[in-house]
Amino acid sequence: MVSSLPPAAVDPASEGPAFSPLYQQIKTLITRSLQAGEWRPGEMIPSETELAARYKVSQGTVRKAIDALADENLVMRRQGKGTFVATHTEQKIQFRFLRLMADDGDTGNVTRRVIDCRRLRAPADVGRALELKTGDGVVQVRRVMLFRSVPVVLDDIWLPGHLFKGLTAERLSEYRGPMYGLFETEFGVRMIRAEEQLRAVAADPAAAELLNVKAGAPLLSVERLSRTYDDKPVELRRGLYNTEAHYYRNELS
Amino acid sequence: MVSSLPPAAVDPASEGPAFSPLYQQIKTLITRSLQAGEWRPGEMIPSETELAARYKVSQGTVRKAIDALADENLVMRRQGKGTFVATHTEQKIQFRFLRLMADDGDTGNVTRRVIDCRRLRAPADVGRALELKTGDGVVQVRRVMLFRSVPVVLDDIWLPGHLFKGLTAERLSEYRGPMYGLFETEFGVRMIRAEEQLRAVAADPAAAELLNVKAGAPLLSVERLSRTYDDKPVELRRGLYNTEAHYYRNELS
DNA sequence: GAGTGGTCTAGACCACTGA
DNA sequence: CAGTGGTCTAGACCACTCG
Repeated sequence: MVSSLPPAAVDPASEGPAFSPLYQQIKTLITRSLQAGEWRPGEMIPSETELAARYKVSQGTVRKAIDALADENLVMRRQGKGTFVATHTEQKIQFRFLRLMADDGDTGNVTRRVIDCRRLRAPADVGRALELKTGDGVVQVRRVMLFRSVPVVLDDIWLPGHLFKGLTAERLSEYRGPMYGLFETEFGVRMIRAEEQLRAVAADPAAAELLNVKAGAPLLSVERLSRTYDDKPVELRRGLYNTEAHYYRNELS
Repeated sequence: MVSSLPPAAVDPASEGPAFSPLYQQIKTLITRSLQAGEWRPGEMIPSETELAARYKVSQGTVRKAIDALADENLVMRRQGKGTFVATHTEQKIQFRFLRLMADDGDTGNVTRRVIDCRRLRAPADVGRALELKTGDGVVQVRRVMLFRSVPVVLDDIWLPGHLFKGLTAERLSEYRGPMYGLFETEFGVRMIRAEEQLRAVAADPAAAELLNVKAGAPLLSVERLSRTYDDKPVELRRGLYNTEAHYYRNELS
């Protein structure tokens, strides 16, 4: 009756994975290389056969690992060409993080205007969200996004100071394109995923003036916490969206 | 120089798939069976080996088809048990369509109160969204959702009349659990995916009274168009969310 | 122990890209 | 044309569930 049970030496009721498939381990290794910058954003990573040889596994196992990375938008596959490190400087990746659409469907020119950029000690709630130690410095940016020259979004952004040493209002203003592109190329910080909390709020006087609405007008508040590869938070953002002629689009499936 | 080109008999510059992998075709066949009700929600579908035999393909090809269906939440895989048709009557599937969270994380009791349920000709905008012919009938439902007995969501719902013949306020009130569960078990209509448009709006007097807020208070407006298997729209819903103590949660990746 | 989904392999071939 | 990712197969074995 009593059979030998060598693999179950630990408490079987305890939590824990106790088994990690090979392709998961390969995925972790590739993610580490991405994080370490072995391949830069936009660059091609080694072919599946190369990686299979490097890790001493079959091509199919590497394939499954890369499939998972592609699902998470860490890399992009292009048949016939190769697999490429995802980059925020690509046009087609824009609406992954900015879900605002114009009522008429027009995706006309987007411009950004920096209102303020300063360094300060992290306020308590910001420090908590960014998992900083009390007293750590942050960079605070306030900026407006304009669609066809009309202000629609007012963003307050907090960034860990130690990751964004040379960031100034000038650097931000000079840069054309999405802010995450600047973060990626200039500071090596890549936003991978984020959680957003949406609410309807009344415009305070300052926001009302910047967005050209009446004080008390309803605005969509979007609080976003962005994370990088290892799930460490690297940005807290509070946006106020004027949704009179735009809407936040979401797909449920 | 001139080689034979039998497979490219059509204009090569024209759009079109011109190639559909086997697993895609299998996926389509399985989806048809789901739509036809060959397996009911919650039931187990045939095993991978059975389906492979039925369709005369390898088990790996069936596997890839089912993987895609699982990604789209049409079926749920459970190792050691089988693959099951997704159902809205499961507790863990709730927050896929209701993204509202309480600030304190409490997911306490949710109750629903039907305010009104009537049949009428589809208003122009509703008919257009639901892709109905002018003059077609719709069922309109107005209801409130309460979290811990506090009204938080006011929903106006429009449904194609011909799909919901016996639907009355009584049927709605009697049913415990999410409305989509009732639609699925009583009317055979299954919501598969949806698009939502979010805005901040000011509460009108009627909504303000039902949600127990002041007129003009900011509310989150959520307009949802739900679709079934063949992407045909089957529900239009306009929700007003009081986000004073709740927020709409979204994940970006 | 039988049945299910999950992993891993090795190999063949197809579709796409670009030189 | 060579090189890439994409598909398909067949078979072996593993992990999980349940009677």
